[in-house]
Amino acid sequence: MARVTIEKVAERAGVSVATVSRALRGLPNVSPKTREKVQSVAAMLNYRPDPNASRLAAGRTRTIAVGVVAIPIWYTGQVVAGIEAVLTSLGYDLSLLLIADDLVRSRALGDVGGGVSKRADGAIIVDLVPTETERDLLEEQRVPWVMVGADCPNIDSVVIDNVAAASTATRHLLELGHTSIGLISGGPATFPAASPTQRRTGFLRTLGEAGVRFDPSHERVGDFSALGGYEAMQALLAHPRPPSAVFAMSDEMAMGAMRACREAGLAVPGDMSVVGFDDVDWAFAMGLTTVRQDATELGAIAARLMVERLEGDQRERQLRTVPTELVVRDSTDSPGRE
Amino acid sequence: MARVTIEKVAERAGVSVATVSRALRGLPNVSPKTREKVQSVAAMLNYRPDPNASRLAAGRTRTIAVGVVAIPIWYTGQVVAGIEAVLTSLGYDLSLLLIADDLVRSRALGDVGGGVSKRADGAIIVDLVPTETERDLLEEQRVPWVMVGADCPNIDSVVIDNVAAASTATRHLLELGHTSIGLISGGPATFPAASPTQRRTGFLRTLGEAGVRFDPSHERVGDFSALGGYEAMQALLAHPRPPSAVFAMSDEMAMGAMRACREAGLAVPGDMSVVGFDDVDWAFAMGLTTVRQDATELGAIAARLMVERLEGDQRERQLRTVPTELVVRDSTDSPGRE
DNA sequence: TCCTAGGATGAAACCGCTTACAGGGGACGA
DNA sequence: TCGTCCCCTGTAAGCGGTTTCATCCTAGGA
Repeated sequence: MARVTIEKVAERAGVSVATVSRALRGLPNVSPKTREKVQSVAAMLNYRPDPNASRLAAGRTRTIAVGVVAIPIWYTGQVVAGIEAVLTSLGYDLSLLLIADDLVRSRALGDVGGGVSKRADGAIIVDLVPTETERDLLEEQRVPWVMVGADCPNIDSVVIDNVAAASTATRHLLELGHTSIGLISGGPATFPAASPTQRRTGFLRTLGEAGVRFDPSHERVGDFSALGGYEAMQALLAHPRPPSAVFAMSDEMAMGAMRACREAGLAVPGDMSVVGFDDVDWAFAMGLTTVRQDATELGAIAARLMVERLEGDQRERQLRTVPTELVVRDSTDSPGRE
Repeated sequence: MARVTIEKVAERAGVSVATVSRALRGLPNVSPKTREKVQSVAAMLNYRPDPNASRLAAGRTRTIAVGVVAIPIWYTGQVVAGIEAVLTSLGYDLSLLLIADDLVRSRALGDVGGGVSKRADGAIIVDLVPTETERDLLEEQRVPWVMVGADCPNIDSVVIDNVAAASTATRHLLELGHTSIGLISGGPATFPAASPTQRRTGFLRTLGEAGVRFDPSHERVGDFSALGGYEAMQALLAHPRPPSAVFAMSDEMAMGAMRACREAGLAVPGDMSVVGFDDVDWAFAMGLTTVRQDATELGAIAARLMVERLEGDQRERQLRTVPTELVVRDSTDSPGRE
């Protein structure tokens, strides 16, 4: 089946290509009768404008680039799903870019935008904090950027209040009576994200406010994976005076941590309380106490923000905060209670 | 910074645009000296060809559409990651499409291909079995299609041997001495995927071969989520004569199932053995016995296959099978052994 | 009845690159 | 030294839309 071009439609409708273009895109200065005629002919011929041609001519791609650090993480998948749903419903395409190394990183931040290479009208970056240099690069390109999961100066950002969320989790442990609390953190990630730092801040600050001293050797990094959390907890258990509770910065790490406890013969929450972060789909199945964040919503908001910008929104830079919520299940209890 | 076009490069290099185009794309019939000159000028000017212009002119997009049923599932994320890695390294873009409903489905199968709307040079479909009609639609469009996770007649497919894999898992339970084995299956998914059916076949066949009778009321569907598995197991436990082991078609479901057991006061594997499927990142942390499949590899192979097709591979339709492996941990044991 | 303003339409330039096709020049054989 | 062939290069015609600008037509005002 040969391709249907705008010319064929024009011919069949008895008008010029310019009119077809206008009629089909809902532009003004087309008589209702003509528009209707054109539309019906286009429908009959099953005409679909060639996106490349319109992109070239109009200079717009109707594509949003989405850069993520790693898809297989539950949180990231949720964010992308949220973005995709909104974008698709609004007629935009989504171009996915996994940022796996510095090369890709610079490509993502430097190239993908419409300014340098016209692949996309804008870019949504998930959980990546651009360096100073990179930020300049972003500004230089004349396309909108939206950050998810990191509050980036001068750039639209949609985040959760990580400090407050971590604080809530920590307070929960304090209220249960824990005074020796470990931290399974997320760094040093290859790409410094803001959230681990902030969660750490919230954690430490809350301990400080409660007058509880934090032993720095009670912190271990776990790279956000189950295995990382597992090893981190093993290290904590090998500590001469292990904590009675831990705050893990992700549910995956919390899960690994719980495993390590079980292997060491410790009961959760009897001998060790564990709090996670995210509330992944299957957190309930572990009975994990955690901080819930609506990752899908984060993505959806980012996508909407992006489209608003593309359609001319000139407001000052936006910062949207999505609420979080402590979900208490049965991985936490008072210390020493068997 | 004004956009650098091929014309500017040509001018600066003192050659024609045609020569620039040829030189930069590594085409023959360009003298080494000229090529070098052009390349250095292009680099100096930081020239990046406008993808839309080349797409329009060349009729190729260097973009692959990827249609997935749901990203947040671990397996899907892995597959996409595998695809992305290969595509990016080969200079292709990846356009992501979540197939959430029938509307999107028809759009994905009908529109995305280059034939009807030139968005992509080809499409990789993950875990979706096209209907007869849809298959015709695919053939009609003159672009390559690759299916992942479903062996689709006449279309390149990359799969695992689900029958054999399920059979292995089942045999494992049989060898432990179980004679009453439940099944937590994955249907009726909104979109019938091949794998649940095949896993079911492998399961039933193996029981049959061992002369073990399967009680149909020992099968429950769990929609591939932890919650689904949880509820399915609850139903099984409410059975007048519950099985002593279950085979769950995904680790997420297995996890939910284990939770249900624990809540019912049953020990795993003491009172109930559980086998999962996938070997997700965190399966080890549950001590879950499961069937490992390399989802990333599935995606990578599919991407390579796609690129080969795009670059002229004319072989008959390809079917690639990725091996699976039973991973025995501690969620399975002989029945009745406390 | 004549003039004018403004909406509807068409012609054509253009977006930036690819690619036939034609031409030009140097190397090599005679 | 001349002719031939081949390699290299340039010219120009698209690719399929968008958009500017000129033109046409018609309704409303004088």
